[in-house]
Amino acid sequence: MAKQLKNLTKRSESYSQWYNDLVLKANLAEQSAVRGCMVIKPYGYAIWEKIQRQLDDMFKETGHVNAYFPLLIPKSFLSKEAEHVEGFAKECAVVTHHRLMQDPNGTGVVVDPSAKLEEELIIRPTSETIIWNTYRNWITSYRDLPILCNQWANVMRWEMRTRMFLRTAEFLWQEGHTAHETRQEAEAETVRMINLYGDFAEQYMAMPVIKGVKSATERFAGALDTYTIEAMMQDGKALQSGTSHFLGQNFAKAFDVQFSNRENKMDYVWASSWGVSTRLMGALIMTHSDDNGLVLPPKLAPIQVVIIPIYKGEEQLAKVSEKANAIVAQLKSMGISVKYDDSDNKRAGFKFADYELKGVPVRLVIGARDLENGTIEVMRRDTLEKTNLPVEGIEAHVAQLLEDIQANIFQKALDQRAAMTQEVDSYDEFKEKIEGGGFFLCHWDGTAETEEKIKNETKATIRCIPLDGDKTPGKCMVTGKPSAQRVIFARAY
RNA sequence: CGGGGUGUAGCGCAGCUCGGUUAGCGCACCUGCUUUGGGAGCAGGGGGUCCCAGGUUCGAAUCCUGGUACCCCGACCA
Repeated sequence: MAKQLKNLTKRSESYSQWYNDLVLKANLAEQSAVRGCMVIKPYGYAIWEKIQRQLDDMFKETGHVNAYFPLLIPKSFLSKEAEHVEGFAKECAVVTHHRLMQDPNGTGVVVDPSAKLEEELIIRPTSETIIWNTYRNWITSYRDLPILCNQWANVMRWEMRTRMFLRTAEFLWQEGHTAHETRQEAEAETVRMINLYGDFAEQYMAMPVIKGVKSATERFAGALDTYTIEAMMQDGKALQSGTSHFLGQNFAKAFDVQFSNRENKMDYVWASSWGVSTRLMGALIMTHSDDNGLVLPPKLAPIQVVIIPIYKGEEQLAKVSEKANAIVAQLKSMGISVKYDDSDNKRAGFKFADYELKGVPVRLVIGARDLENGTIEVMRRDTLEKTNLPVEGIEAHVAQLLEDIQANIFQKALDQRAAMTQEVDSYDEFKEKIEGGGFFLCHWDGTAETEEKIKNETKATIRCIPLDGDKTPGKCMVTGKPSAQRVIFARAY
């Protein structure tokens, strides 16, 4: 049947072509009619839903609640915070009219000039402004604080160049916006959330990340500090996978959000905001997958186990199905999501390849031969190893295997990152080695000028100043000036 | 917005240099038979304003002019 699926571009040929190919052929997403926008297909969305649900649970556990704010933001809101508008103005879609009319000179419709809006509306690139404009009405006393709100939404940033999941003009995300009584509390929230993202990335996505602080240049527009989790893709490039911002009192001041504090004095509210997006899907794909397709961590796989029957004729199928359905029932009762694919319009070999392409962690194959021998074939997606095991007690083995796969792909990614991470003290050596990709731990004098020079000369940026790890001071690899600690340089997506 | 490239069936492409039967191939799709432990085989079938507009010509997918769309490489970015 679909022989063309076999021709997935190899990772070694072109990493980005492999990625693109994989997204299309694994049925995750496709380009839409609107330039830079993406259609997320059902299988891709099922993975996003797993991510969403898990994160949402973690937000709820840490005391957050969901709410929803409007898609459209009055233009004037955006300009209230000077740095914020500067950061986003270049990439905003603007709504200028509210009505269409029949084209007087021909067929079709045109914008009705008489329906011009008094004030243009911006399609949200992020929601700080409209949310802080709303929070003003919600907060009068310290008793109203903290506010720990999150929203699941879409946002739009009119990017020049896009790549599916990694950078699209419209993307899905969650954005948390919190309001606090004190600076300490807001900062603690900012750190708490970057840690939550880090835990999610490592425990559920099986993707090791480095937590750190962004340099001033890379900071979110309007923030005092931006915390990030940085992951390394298989080609050695960095991917910023989640951010948490300490906003200080900037937005409270811009939107005049004051409250009576415990001493009955007026004070501005302290803020944080944090978000992860469908970019996590790109991260997931790029971290684990191989030349046979997607490799999904069991904790996020929409289908954890697939069972494929091998049979000749209806009679054999009935016997095989009886056994298979018993295993399905048992696995389901253990909370494992399992699909029994007895569709007869696809051949077994096609199914094998197709479920590998889709990243299903464990495949069970059962046929007439197995019924005779009391065996079943088990294949794990991460290593592609096949074993024949007694069908008796297979469920417990599968449950254990899912855990092993989750642990194994994390370890594999961790080893890969370690192999591509090095300390470099000479700028010449850096310039040479950056070509091969990877993370570079280097000393930096802390100035934007040096950062800029390195970026211009090597395309590498400071991914973050790591929170954990070596804090030994040294000398900047470019200028020789003092440096408090090593920072991570890399080329990034 | 700079530099390069491509528009021919649902997808991927050949044909164009040097104009000439009814525009072709692979995959996908439909029908039938045989198959089914790693992406099936055979036979038959359906599907095209050759990106758009204009020009040259007896004749244009092919040559000329203009437009347009998309892709890649930069600048921008979660």
